[in-house]
Amino acid sequence: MARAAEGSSRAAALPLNQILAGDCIEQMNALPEASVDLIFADPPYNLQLRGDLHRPDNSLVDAVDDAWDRFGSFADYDRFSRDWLAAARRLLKPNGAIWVIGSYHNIFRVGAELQNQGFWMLNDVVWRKSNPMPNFRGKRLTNAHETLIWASKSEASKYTFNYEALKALNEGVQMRSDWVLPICTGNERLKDEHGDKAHPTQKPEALLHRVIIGTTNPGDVVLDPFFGTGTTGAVAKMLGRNFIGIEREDSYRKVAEARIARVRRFDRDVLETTTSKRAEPRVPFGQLVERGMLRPGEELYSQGSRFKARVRADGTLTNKDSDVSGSIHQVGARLEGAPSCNGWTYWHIKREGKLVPIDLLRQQVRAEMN
Amino acid sequence: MARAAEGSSRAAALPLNQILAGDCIEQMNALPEASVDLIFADPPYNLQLRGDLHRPDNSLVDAVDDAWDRFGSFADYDRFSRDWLAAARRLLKPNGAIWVIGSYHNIFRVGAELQNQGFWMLNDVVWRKSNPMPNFRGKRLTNAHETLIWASKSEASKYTFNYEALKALNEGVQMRSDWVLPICTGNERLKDEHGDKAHPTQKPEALLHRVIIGTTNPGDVVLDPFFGTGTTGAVAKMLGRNFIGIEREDSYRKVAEARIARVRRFDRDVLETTTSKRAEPRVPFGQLVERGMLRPGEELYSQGSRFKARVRADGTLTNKDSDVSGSIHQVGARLEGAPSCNGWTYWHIKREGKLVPIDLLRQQVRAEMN
DNA sequence: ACGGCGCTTGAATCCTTGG
DNA sequence: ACCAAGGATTCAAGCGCCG
Repeated sequence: MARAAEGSSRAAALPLNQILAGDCIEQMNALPEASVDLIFADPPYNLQLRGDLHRPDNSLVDAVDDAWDRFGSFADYDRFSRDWLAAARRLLKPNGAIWVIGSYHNIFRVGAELQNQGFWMLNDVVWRKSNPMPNFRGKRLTNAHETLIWASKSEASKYTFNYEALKALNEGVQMRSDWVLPICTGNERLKDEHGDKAHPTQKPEALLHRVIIGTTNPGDVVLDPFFGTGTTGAVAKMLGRNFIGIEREDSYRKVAEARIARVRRFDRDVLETTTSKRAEPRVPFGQLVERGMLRPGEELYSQGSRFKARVRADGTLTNKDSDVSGSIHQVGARLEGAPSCNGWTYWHIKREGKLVPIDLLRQQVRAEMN
Repeated sequence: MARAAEGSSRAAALPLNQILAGDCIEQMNALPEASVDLIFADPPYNLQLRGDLHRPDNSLVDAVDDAWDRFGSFADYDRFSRDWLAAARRLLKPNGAIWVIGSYHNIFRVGAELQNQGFWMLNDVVWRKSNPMPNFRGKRLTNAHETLIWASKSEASKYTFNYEALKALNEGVQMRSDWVLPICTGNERLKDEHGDKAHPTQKPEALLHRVIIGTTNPGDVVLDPFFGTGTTGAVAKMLGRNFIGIEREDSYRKVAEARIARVRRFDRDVLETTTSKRAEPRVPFGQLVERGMLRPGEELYSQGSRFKARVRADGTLTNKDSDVSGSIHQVGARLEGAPSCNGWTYWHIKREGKLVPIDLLRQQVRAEMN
């Protein structure tokens, strides 16, 4: 199949800055091999959701239950991954690279298949969402991140990596493998004619900005086989790269076309609005316990030692005289009969015979974080 | 092999709080099935390092090049993963769970195999290192995280999750899937007799603290098939859990034994963690009527007094405007047009001119029960 | 114009027990 | 095994309205 397509398409020019309609595997097989610099792929995650989920206020969560995300089994999903990855691999230039994004539902299977096909892992990157959806039933951890894999076509590939550009984006220090970015909401989130979201899983432009700045050069060809509403294309155009999109759903293509038509190419790098320095990072008290800076059972003292409390293993305090337990702030407030209390300055530890506020320990943690 | 071991070991007591010597698969197969609450595994990462790496100042990076981390191929590594995971799975109780930690070199293969064997993914967790090793060559992103997978034995497992304890550790907001913790350095890092690090990949105790507080109860059995220098055992002992370690290398076992002997278990009362409402005894609403805390005919009010209902002698409510009767939950849900409703917090009584949720009465009953 | 309050929303494998 | 019922459960942002 690939062969026949190859023969007929070798003479064909690359359909740059267009959105191709149809199945991505067929469309990729119809393009000339070794012609693309970078592939960014956001394949279906195979979420396998069961029933409905309500928020505590009884509102219904709008789940991703689209037909395109349903697979019969892991084997079906693996077959799908194998096929589209093989088609993508054929399109890549020898020094090309690929990005794939996913969640724990699918990313392990996709990652293993990447390795099986000879792609060479460069980094896995964690997109830490600053505003994820909470876990409403309190049954698991907040699913607060997604994973991206960055891999070159082969171990020998001389992949593109704009080290200095990413370092500049990161205020002068080396870009790390964890990226804190908000999810796509507000004005950036595309709406359909009814005012509903046009695509259930639209990715933020900031994410693509970082990918494209970091791993392509101006003029490069970036292909996205699961184009959706065209975030890859919009950012590629802004940044002076060429794109090729492939999308099966008419409605998504339509939205993407209009979106990209509105995009203006930037003269120079856009501002990274998301890197604004936040206030001092929040350090939960429990972290002092986890890190062994305070031991469970250790005694804390209020100013003048009027009250004492013991540290518990989960980072709460307990005062046995009054049977009060809770956070450092809660226990301080209760003991003082005050509406609130800053536990960080209220509670002290003994160090060399002196009382020292626990805020000192927090400052140590913050120093280590920088 | 497993069969024979199973037969002979069924009578054997579990070797609690010991470090078993030898191959982890053989040792696991010699233990009784369905006997372990939690497995924490830090398997070889199959790093596939080529050549030496030097820092910008020309000093040599002490790489992980131990024999135990070398595998001939992905197929070899997959076979190894399949075998130890199958042995681990057999040991888990039906409601047991497993944690596996890895990097992009191995975690995708391990994750896929977990799913293939029927483990049910609960979360993938990112350990975001506050002080990672930089990328000295500037050829990739700083590899600043590792990935953990938390999975239950099966989809049906009623896994342990101490939601409230983790929420407390995180200062009152639910714990997310990304954990910021420093790598293991300084005093915590174990040294051998020459002053060199005793193990190349020693994990921080803070990481295990969070895992064990969050997903086990005091007295549970935690098994670590790649025990190394015994971080899992040390933290399990501190926190009043039992451990079983398996380690092949004599030198690591020796360090681990000495380390764990030095650990003191925390007092029982500080190991008590914040409990959830779910764990509290169930109090039927009718009991409030039986006890005379509410009189038949008394009026209950929704928030803002939008709806009213009368208490009946059998502990049901009735709303005469809409002719709805039933439990406190059913009537609340029907009146609100909601799929469900927690009647305990929905309905209020008037006390001294104020509306007070009936949950307060339930708390009185519970207090009297103790 | 600006701040505060309330409402909405986001790739989600999201309950437990008793009959 | 299924079914019915009890009742536990959320964080950060953006936007619009109102004073």
